[in-house]
Amino acid sequence: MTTTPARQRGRGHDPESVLHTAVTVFNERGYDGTSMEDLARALGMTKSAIYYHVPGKEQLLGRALDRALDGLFTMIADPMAVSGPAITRLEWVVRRSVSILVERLPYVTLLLRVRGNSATEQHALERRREFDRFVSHLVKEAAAEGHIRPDVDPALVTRLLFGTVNSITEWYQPSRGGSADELADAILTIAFDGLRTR
Amino acid sequence: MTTTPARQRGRGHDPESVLHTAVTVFNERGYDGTSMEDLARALGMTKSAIYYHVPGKEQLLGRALDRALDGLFTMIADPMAVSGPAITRLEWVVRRSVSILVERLPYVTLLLRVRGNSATEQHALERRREFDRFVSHLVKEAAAEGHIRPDVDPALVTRLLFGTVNSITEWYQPSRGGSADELADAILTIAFDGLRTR
DNA sequence: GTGTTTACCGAACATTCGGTCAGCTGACAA
DNA sequence: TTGTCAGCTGACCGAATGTTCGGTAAACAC
Repeated sequence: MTTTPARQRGRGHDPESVLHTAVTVFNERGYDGTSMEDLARALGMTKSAIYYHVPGKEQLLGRALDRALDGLFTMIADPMAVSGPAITRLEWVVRRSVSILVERLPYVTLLLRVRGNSATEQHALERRREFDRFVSHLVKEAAAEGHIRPDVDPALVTRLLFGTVNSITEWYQPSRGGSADELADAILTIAFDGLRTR
Repeated sequence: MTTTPARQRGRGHDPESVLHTAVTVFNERGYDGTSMEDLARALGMTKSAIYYHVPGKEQLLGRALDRALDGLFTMIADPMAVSGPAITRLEWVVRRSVSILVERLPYVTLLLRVRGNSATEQHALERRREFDRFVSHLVKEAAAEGHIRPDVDPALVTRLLFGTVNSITEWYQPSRGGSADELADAILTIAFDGLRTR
């Protein structure tokens, strides 16, 4: 019978592995700075072989961006994100965001660098803005409920808070550095309780 | 006599205005995503005319990156950055960094997106790492002097602190939003004293 | 007026780009 | 043994890339 291993034919390439390698190279050189030649070299195959597995460069980008965005939107649909005191929800969302960022690091990294150069990028940007609006609303609620200092504009707090979270993509390497939980602890400690000894 | 206005001949383009426009477009579309055609359109001249004013695309990038880096290195040579309690110097460096970031926004924005695709980019990356090392050292001193909470790794503090500062480039518009001083106040307040009401 | 310089244009350059396509190959089925 | 087909190759395409070059109109110097 020899049940087909379904993934072991040929040289072992499939749409998934092509996407994975592509995203890695996109993050190294930037999407626009990466040619299909570059991709082929990294994959150990020819340019044209790539087109057997995936429709083209831009779809590769689209799939990667969706993978990042789907994670974020699944998260903010969770009951933990929509009920309870705003400050609790906010802490939970920050913690989960760090997790998702670490779990899907290359995809989120790519997402954060998108500038809207194509329809694909613009669509991703629009979804990202929707996510930002959700978080921004959460911060405003936490401020209204008196759990966040009132002397800093909530919109600014949102930007700086998620600026901090997102900056993780600039340096984090899964091999070195702590776990996602340790990272989230550090960020929540600094952001909510401050750096200064008291 | 008609003393030459020295900058008003032709259509009024010079290396400086070309650089300024170029950096704006680079930030909109990304350096690799910007063609000389795009640049020419934004400048209201032809592609070839650009080469009368500047040697080429990569030198345009190099000059822009130097402008950002020179600002940062001039800053950390200041006496305020090299003597006194580390916590005071750190606060001063953060405040000045925000200023420089705002003053030279497009140049710093470009710098923060560089990935090392060419010798020009690699050189800029190396200078940036040198700046990071300076700040990192400052944070370690402040921790050793007991002015920063000891339960978070200083290297991590550095990254998150400057991740926050640098994230300003993602949204700041000089027209809207507060002044550099107000921004710096908000960042120092949040980072050192925390978001939470107490 | 004559000669020179400044600031530019249009066409062309070699190269690289993303993408296509006919055809080959080796594993497997019948 | 023949046929099928997934998985791939190499040659190639038109378009776009950064850059160069010959030419030129207007402003200036004398």
